[in-house]
Amino acid sequence: MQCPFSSKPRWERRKDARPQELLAAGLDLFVERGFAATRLEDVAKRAGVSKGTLYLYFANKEELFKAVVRENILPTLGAAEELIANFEGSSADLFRTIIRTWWQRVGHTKASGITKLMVAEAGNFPDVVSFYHEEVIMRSDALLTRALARGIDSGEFRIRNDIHTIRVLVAPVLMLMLWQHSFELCQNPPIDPATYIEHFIDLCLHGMLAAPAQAAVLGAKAPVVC
Amino acid sequence: MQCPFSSKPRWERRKDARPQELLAAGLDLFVERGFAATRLEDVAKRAGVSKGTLYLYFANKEELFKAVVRENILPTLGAAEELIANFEGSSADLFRTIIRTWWQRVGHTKASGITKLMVAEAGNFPDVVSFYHEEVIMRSDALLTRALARGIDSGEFRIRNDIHTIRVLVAPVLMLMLWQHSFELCQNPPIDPATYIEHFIDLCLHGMLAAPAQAAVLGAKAPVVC
Amino acid sequence: MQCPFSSKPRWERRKDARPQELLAAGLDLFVERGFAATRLEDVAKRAGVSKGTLYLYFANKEELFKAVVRENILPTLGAAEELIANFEGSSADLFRTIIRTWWQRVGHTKASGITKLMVAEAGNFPDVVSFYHEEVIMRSDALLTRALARGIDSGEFRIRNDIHTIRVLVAPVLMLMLWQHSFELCQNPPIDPATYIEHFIDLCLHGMLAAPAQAAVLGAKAPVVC
Amino acid sequence: MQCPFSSKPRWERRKDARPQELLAAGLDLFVERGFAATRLEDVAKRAGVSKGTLYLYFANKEELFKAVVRENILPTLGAAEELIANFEGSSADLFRTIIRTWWQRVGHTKASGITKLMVAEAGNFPDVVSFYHEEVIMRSDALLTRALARGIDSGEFRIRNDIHTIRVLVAPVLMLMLWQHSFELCQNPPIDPATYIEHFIDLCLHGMLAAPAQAAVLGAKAPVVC
DNA sequence: GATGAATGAGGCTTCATTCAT
DNA sequence: CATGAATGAAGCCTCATTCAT
Repeated sequence: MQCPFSSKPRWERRKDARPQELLAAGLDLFVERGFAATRLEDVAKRAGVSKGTLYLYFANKEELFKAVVRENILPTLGAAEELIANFEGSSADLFRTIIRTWWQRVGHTKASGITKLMVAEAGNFPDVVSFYHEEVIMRSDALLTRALARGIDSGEFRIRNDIHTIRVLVAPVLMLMLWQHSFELCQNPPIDPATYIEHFIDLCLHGMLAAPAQAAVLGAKAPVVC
Repeated sequence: MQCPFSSKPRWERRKDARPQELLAAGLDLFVERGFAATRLEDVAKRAGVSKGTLYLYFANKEELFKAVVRENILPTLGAAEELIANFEGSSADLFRTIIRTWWQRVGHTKASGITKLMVAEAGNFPDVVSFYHEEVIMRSDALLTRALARGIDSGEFRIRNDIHTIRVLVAPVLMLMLWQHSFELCQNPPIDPATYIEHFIDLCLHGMLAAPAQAAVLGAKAPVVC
Repeated sequence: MQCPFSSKPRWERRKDARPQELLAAGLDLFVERGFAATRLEDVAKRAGVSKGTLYLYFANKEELFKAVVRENILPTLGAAEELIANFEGSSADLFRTIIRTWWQRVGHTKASGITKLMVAEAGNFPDVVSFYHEEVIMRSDALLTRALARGIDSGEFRIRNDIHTIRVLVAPVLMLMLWQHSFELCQNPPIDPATYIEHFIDLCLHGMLAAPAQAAVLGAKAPVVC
Repeated sequence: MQCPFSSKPRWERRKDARPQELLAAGLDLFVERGFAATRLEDVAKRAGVSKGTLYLYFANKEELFKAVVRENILPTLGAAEELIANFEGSSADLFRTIIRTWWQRVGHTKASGITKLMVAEAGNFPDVVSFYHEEVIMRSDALLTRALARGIDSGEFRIRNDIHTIRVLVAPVLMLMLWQHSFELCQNPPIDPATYIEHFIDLCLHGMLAAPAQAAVLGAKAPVVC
């Protein structure tokens, strides 16, 4: 029996906050377990509501999934695009800044899980993945292409500006996000993201070779390609 | 060595090809759809047998999954370990050879899908992922660490031998496998793996900077770290 | 008279129109879709109120249903009973008048849908149907029985006064109501109720047979029965 | 614990018999309760199988419903059509024969419940009802129209051959089927179908009026219409 | 062994009902 | 009073697993 003057209501009316709470819960669980293995009851429970409440805000599981993706990829790239447009300084510094900023703003956050989700569900949600591809990957490609072009034009960068190079440069960034949501769970010792980022920047800018070997190549005109 | 996540591998190799066909079908579908979204009836159909037959060879869905993983990670690393031990030539050439060979033997094959599977199912099968981590990731880490050490000791490589560097170096390789089984499905234009590989090798060995900027840094003793 | 299937009619008539609007909306939807397929939210929406308001007037879905039935069967038969008691003229005219008046007052109105509802829900609400049976069917049986008796006593009618005859006579009337709420929805060409009514009256009064054949039978004393 | 030599299997393989059993169970319950109020678990239980088995034979609830309807309206009319084509004898006898035969073959059987189902679900399954309308109602209309024409051409029938007359003639037949599955459940005394049928035939053929009144009308040329 | 019919637990979804606002 | 957000029981449907043939 309920104590009559302990007025904890059985539920509260929070129409405005619910969708965000559900999206946050959905993000967590979809990232952790994937789409099919996530039970809506668990999402609801984590958001602190009942199963039925979820359906007041999202038509079905798939719509929740799409909303989770949409909600977490939008705020990403505007800042970086602006950064490139206005940056003054060396292109090496621009590269460092892009990567570090990206880590602060995206890689570091829960939104990074979306990357894992896209990899994991590519086969099941081709249209969602296409959307992500256009909104995120193609835009970052374009963004990095511009940054590289800047360095090449100024004579700072030797590298060829090519989609394959872009993808190689993006790979460690993506993998760092994927690690956080996969192998990191069972890893010893864990990766320190900041150190990883700095080693990545150093490697990309200077390469692995020491001065003498480097000199031989860098004297040559064109980088070796297939 | 006993697989740590298979409590009792009820499945035994048989002279006939059935289990192999089931494993191949399972690999295809698990990689494409993930564990939960894969229906055993589809696996059986693709292997050309009935649903019931599958249970003659595998105790249940999870055992099939584990067998698929086990079957596709074992033959990977022995050759590479031998390669390093016996390689004669520059460490840059060793690096090139390791990467190119890896692509031929693993990245190029269907087994590459296992990587996607491990990323996707890390949250649902931590023990399987741990096994994969130990058998594949830690062994490749060790392998690359030895290759780097060889180049550093000989004065060829300037880079610090550190787990974070290793992970950065491995990332483009892993991402290439992941691309094949995710975004590649909806991509235009597609990545050419061979070009990607060569650009990756070039970037890692020489870095992005042109000769003058490079010289300034390479003259310094230690690479910059966080 | 107390309705036997409403244990306690929680609903009270109010000065404002709310309950009537809800009853009207309920009638429409219950008739169109049946009890189980009717959503209370739709009833409320059609009545222009919210879901919660419905519960201020009716204890639950079943009580609304019963109220809808009750509300639409009561005003039916009083007039007809009076008509018979006071009618002066031939019994054939009485019959015509009963049928035509019934069509104007009942068959023509939305209340006719209740008949469909009773047929459709007989298995789910036996007590409601029993109530309808007593209040409507048995009273019309009695009413028609009196009208027939009048004609038989006066020598106008040859027909035997029997419950089966009554039911046969009532059938076209009931079916006309049912058509309006079922097959009429998909019919081409539609039935014209007035024509239907007149043909029905003509057929009942005179039968199908032409004069010669008719004479042979009508000369005989008793109508043929099974 | 199960007695080891009492070899009652937990289930039997009866691929051929299942659909019919499920259709029969579905007919019973859909007729009794309507579409929405029928639970598939109950259908399965009545057919002696489990819930899942139902889905081996019917894609979903709606398909089962449609199959039930289809299965129970097909065998109806062929025989009657043939009867009319070949009948030798008076048209009054033909009429009697049609009605009596119809009762034996259709009205008497469980298939008669389909009529109730069509009335009840007309609003929810317009396409199914259209199908029923075309396959059953329009064909019976045509059939009766031919039978009436025969009698009119021979001078036996006085009645006008008109769709409204047809519908009036069909109504008692349809209502008899509807009674069986609705009010009959709560009725006292029950209707005897055979008596009902004979009274119906008598009424239609001869009408209600006794000889003198009859004569007045039957001498006139045209029957009275609206 | 091989098959695929049969099972039934479990998840998605609906909606009658409640209750905080 | 009125609202409509929130609840949760109940029903549809799927599919891993079993087992009669």
